[in-house]
Amino acid sequence: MERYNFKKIELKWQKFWEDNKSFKTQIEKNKKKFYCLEMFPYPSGKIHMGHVRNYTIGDVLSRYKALQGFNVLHPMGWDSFGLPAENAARQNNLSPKSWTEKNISLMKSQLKKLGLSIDWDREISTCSEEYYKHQQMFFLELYEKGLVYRKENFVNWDPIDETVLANEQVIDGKGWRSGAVVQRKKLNQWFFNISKFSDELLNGLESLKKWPNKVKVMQTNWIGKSFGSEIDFEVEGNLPINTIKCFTTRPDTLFGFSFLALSPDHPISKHYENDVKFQNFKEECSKTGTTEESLANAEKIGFKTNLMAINPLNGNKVPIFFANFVLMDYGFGAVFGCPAHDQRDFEFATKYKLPIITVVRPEDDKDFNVKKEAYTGPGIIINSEFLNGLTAPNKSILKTIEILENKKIGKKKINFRLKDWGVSRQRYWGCPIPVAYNKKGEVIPVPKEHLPVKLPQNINLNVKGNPLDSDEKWKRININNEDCIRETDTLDTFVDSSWYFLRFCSPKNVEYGFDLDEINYWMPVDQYIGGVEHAILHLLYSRFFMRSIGYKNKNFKFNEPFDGLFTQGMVCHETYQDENNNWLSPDEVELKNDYYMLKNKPNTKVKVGPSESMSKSKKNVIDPEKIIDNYGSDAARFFILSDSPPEKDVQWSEQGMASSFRFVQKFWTLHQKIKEKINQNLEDVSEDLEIKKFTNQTINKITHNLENFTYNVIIANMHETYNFLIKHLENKLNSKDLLNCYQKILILFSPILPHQANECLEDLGVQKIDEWPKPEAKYLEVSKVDYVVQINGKKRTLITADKNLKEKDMLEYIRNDKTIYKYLKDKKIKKTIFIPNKLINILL
RNA sequence: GGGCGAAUGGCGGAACUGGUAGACGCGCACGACUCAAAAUCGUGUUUCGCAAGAAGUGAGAGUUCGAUUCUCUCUUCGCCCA
Repeated sequence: MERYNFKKIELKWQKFWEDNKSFKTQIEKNKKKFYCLEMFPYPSGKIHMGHVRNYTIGDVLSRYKALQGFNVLHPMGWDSFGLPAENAARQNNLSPKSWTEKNISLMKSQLKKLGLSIDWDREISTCSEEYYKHQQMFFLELYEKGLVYRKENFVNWDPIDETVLANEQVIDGKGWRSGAVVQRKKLNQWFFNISKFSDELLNGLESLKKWPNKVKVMQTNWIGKSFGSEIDFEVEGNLPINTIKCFTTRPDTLFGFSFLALSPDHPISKHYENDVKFQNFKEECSKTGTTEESLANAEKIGFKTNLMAINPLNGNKVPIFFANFVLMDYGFGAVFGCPAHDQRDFEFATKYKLPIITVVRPEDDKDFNVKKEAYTGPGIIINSEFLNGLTAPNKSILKTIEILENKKIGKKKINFRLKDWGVSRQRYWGCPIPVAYNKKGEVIPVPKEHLPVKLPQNINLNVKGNPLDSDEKWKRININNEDCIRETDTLDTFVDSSWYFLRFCSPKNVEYGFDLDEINYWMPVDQYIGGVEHAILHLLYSRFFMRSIGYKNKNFKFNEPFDGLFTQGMVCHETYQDENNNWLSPDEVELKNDYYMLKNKPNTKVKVGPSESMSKSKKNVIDPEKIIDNYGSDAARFFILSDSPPEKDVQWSEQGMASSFRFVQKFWTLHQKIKEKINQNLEDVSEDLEIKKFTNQTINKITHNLENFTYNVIIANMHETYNFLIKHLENKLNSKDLLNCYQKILILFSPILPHQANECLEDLGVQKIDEWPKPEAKYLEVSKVDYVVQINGKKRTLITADKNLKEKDMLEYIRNDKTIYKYLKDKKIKKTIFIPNKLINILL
């Protein structure tokens, strides 16, 4: 018998799908649609195992939905702007464009080898002029609607990459890519007014029933809605300042007020511009970075002013400081310090020897006094005159706000952590921002008919900072007979991915980014699949972008882009190091007598580290292309789904891969045997109830597991099916029943093993798979049931008996059972618990 | 420090609304084929015990006739936020 030639057969089907445009989709109004989208890849060079997992999961779902009769949109594109292209181009003396295009063509061929059911006619690439032209149009529309603005702002500045970093690109106070200590720098930046939608973005989460809860929790925290009060503090001192405005979530601790802390960038700081000591202090602060995390971890330092703030409730005067832990863009850049009940304030007060007044005590501790750390728990208000005795925090906060409002020195206030989205990037390889500035420095939008603002092609990348800024020729532009200078910043690449799912609905539309009829049919995305690392930003930005397009636009009715979300886990592999702690790739080591050894130095042991997410830096990567070449894409798909539930991390294992390959091989052998049986044409044999029951149960199981994303269990179901069939073939079989059931089984297998299932079906004379099998109720019924028999709650035996047996008959049955008899003799039955068709528990 | 989640054989993991714990796979052991090996196929495999049987889902309690599943406390790990 010939072995399964996966190379030939997989190529054959891939060619068939391509030639026949099997996955080309268009609007069919009489059919229910299903939009299945996986997060599109960055074209970094070649695909990695994470892509294989992501796209296999999506492909299984797409193929299943298509067989269920849905009109499936399953597109693919490229998130192709971004810094790596610029860096690679610099290193290899290429243009970012040609580097990117080369990568795309390689990765596309690799994805095709996976046998994905993608409509490649809809392929898009964000770095193409046809794509970013529309993005520039959106930018101008948002500008007209007042959702885009320009302001000078402090940014996280990466001194090595010479670029601005988003907060999330700063890790431990360092640039995520360069590792340089991040600085604070003031720059003119473009902002999207995402905070305008804070409440909507928060409330919208409730409607997302098919999103993982943890992602919704993360977004909720990120938006960070907090309730509190703003307070105007009167100021005494030698400066012309009357009041300072603060936001606090704990106005009820006002009697614990012992200092007021201002951001070093607070407007008041301008009075200290000539103070050398203050300037030194500010310099020191700028080293801290701007993330909340770095601020929290940094040592608290302050600069004491000679101003005093007056506590509006008791008239006490407290010193005013500038402090490094106060951010200008949260609240009003001013914090009222209550050291007894805020750990940060506590640290600050301890350092500068400020009073620590306890104003909340735990309910059960009457003599409570804050000593070593701040108390932030609930309790009773003390030492606070007219607030004493109130329950903190809920009642006391409301009461305090009421008092402040009556005195007109403060009011109720909702505050959000979510800040506006800074989209300016000082880079070449991104979408140009379509504006310019005239000689007066005014913003002049590029007229829409001049779009796209194209990136210049031959550009010198070997300059510090943004290459566009050095291109004097490109920068100059004349708009309405006025000489202008172009904006040289480009857009954050998160903008590119904030609307690409709309573009897939109308990838070729030249007039506009999408066509309304088409998005009305396809949107929202029914199932979005990708890594959890995008749980906050990409998803939040996309949700914002939908709202901003729909803002003041009655024709656009979508708020939420993604109806269902699935976040898959990572692909992991053991890590290896040699004696000098150099990382080794799995190719360089081999297993010998339970030890990993170096391949080229056979007697050198290798240090085996924990399994971690595959990464180039630790060299623990497996190249998907090699796997596909060695085992075929069906086997690769089978394995990547087999070992763990898709939402959890999966361990790559060579043995597991080999086992999946074996499955494909032995299934082919099984297929030959089945075909032989079918060709025997035994129809006079009685009806094969056993295979019909098994097949129908399997239809139920696999369908259920597809719906629940428990794809690893489907792999187990497929093994079970194989095990059943190989045993069952030993019987004399009814050919008709066998053929019928086996065809259904092949369809069940086809989302996971598309090449092999199609090949086997074709071999049986089936031209086209048309429909997902439905279980027939009559074959799911059983006449006999296994009953569990328990004595005092302990399982003692199993009894196979008629279905729907009555308790009385069951007891009769049991008394005659050998195993149970010895427990029952001489004993009196106190009570029995009988669960029909399941179990009987006898209490003695 | 806060939030969310997880913990099941040597390993990855199954177990629908509380009702047979360990499906399926890996590994391992034994056997068949072979001069031999690889490949392939078969049998077995939670632990202890020759067996009958007993114990057993991170630890401890609770609810229940019955808990991997529900409640509480704790431990460890992961992720997110700080």
